[in-house]
Amino acid sequence: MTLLRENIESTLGHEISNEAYEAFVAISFQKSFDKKEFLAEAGKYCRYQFFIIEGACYSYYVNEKGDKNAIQFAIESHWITDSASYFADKPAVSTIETLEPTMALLLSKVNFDNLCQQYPVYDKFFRILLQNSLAALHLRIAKTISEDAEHRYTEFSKKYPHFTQRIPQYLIASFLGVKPQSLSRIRKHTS
Amino acid sequence: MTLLRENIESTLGHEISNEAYEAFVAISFQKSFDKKEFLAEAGKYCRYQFFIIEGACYSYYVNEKGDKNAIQFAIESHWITDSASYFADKPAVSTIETLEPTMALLLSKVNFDNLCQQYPVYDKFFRILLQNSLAALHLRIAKTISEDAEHRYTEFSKKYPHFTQRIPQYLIASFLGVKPQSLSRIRKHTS
DNA sequence: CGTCTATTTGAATGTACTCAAAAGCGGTGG
DNA sequence: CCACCGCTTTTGAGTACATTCAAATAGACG
Repeated sequence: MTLLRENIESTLGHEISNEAYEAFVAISFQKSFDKKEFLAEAGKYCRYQFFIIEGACYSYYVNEKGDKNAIQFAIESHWITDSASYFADKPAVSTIETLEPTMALLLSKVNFDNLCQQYPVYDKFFRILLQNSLAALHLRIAKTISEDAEHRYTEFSKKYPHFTQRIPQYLIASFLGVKPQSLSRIRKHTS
Repeated sequence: MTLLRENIESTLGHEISNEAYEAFVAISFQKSFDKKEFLAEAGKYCRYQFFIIEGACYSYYVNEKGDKNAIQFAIESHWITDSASYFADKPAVSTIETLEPTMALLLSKVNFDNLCQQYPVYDKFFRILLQNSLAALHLRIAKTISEDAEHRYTEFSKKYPHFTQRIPQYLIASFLGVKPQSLSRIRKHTS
């Protein structure tokens, strides 16, 4: 499980003690999921934060019309959860579904709280994760608003080449805020 | 300054001790700004987190084309900062500008860190603020992507009637991801 | 009152959408 | 191994919504 340690240390920008690392491992556990399984479901409580060890998943919102809107993708070494549910102990607003058979590390809220209390370095770590998400979302909003679909796609595929390969095109379309037909035309036009 | 205390307690969902509250007041300070002053500027370091006591301001990103894109509005009892800069000690990516003469409470990063260390309740408080922002942005992304401009405007003005009154229409347009002309037509059509 | 900025209106254009259907791809069972 | 089925992607044609460019009003401020 060196993947987790690498993730923590590169996020923090420095190494962590073996003790702190072992404490994390001790209170989290692995679980494997089939393709198309749910890690979280809108309306239900999302009890865990997930660190993807292998595989891929995505979170989405369903609106009144029934459209699924992709919010986030997560592959190896990414964290994902429904933060509204996990942190605030309310029903989830998003659904998280695997795209492939997936192995994840699960961290419950109680264990998360204990961990942060015992090792303040994790307070910092998870705050950085939150801040990074926030900053990324700010940028994404700005670009969704101000750039056209072609620009957004070009930037997306440059920034996340591995996503472009593994994730169905209609989900990338949804993430970018266009219809699958439109993304197909954009790709034809671009290449 | 009971406004701050109300904000903290309603965010936390419970009261805080006088001691904790006084500690906050002791390490923060008030500052007044004219209309059109900057609280933060893209490229410069944003040293403070701002709690708006009176007035209004907004944050925006400027893209390569020079377009300003409104990201967030803040009036009385709202918090605002460039989180990428403030938390991660990097140059700001957004600019924060007052829309009116504004009085704000300023909290520096060092004092913030000390405060959280001494009173863990503030760790929780600021984490909740971050989580709320994150959840709101997720929803905003989903709606920007899936709803048409009229729907977005109707929802915005229902959710933030006070914003609709105090904030110039072209900034609301920018926030919603449409041009001012389009918002004008939407309003005519809606009313 | 005059100037500057914000808002509204008009007409033409364009980007992305809808509806519809065909082609491509992957997996399953005969 | 091939045929079939379901799902994804592509393509076509017509449409709708928001944009652009341009100009006229309306408001705010000194």
